[in-house]
Amino acid sequence: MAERISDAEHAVMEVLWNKSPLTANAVADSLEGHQEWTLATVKTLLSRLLGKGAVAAEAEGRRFQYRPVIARSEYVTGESRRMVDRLFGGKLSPLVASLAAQEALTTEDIAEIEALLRELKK
Amino acid sequence: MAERISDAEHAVMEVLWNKSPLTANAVADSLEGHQEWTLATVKTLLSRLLGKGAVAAEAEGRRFQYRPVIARSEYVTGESRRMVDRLFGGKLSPLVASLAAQEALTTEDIAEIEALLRELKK
DNA sequence: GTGAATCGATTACATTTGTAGTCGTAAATG
DNA sequence: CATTTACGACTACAAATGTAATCGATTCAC
Repeated sequence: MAERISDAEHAVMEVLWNKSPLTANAVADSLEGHQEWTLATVKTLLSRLLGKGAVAAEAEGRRFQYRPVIARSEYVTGESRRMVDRLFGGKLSPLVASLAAQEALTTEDIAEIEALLRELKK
Repeated sequence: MAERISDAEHAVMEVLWNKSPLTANAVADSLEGHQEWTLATVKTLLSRLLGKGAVAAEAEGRRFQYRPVIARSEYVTGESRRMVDRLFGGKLSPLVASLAAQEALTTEDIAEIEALLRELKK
């Protein structure tokens, strides 16, 4: 289980997380502007996601309505865990430090995170 | 440039970031216990990293001494940036929230991050 | 109802990745 | 010096990935 979702597949998942169920066509349409893929490509990606058990399809007449099986939060959690483990030995503070070093943190970000942490301490 | 470094290649980079320059053999030895790769595999990975410009090799007699060209901080920055962009729309606070939700944050982590943020505000 | 449009399924194919074996040569060893 | 050994270079090959075309069946529009 938990087959890895590739980058291209992930883009499709984002569409379905945003709104579902959708037909292959609707998915392709929703991708317009972000990814320039032909309908054929989108269909391939949906098939692969089906094979990986990341989406499910229910027949509606002759076509399918696709919906995500795994939750976005689940995916995101797994991926971020993986990355933090790989790059920062599982510790979050070096990540924060790294992003801070590249000035990726606005004053607002800092405030938000502080608020979050205050909540956590309760 | 900035060719993507694969997972397996990354493991080799970690060795070189830890200590360099090293011969292919020394790299393979350093991997013992973490990754069970044959020497041949390590050599392949080093070649690919050479091709990608991620490491450089200087001949020492008939063999090579490999050293990283890109800094670990640079790599880590790029990767974390990529991930935060992809998964959290570039914002760090949702990442913190996500990790917090899976209880990946110890009290100590929280304290460390708070200290970091205090520093940043100055 | 017959041709056109539309589906999912199947097939295609280059590139990247994981994992390694082989080969020609140079160096070390006896 | 002859032989074993140790290198890097080249080759191998399956799986995953990115990107798509084609095909057989069905349904929709005339």
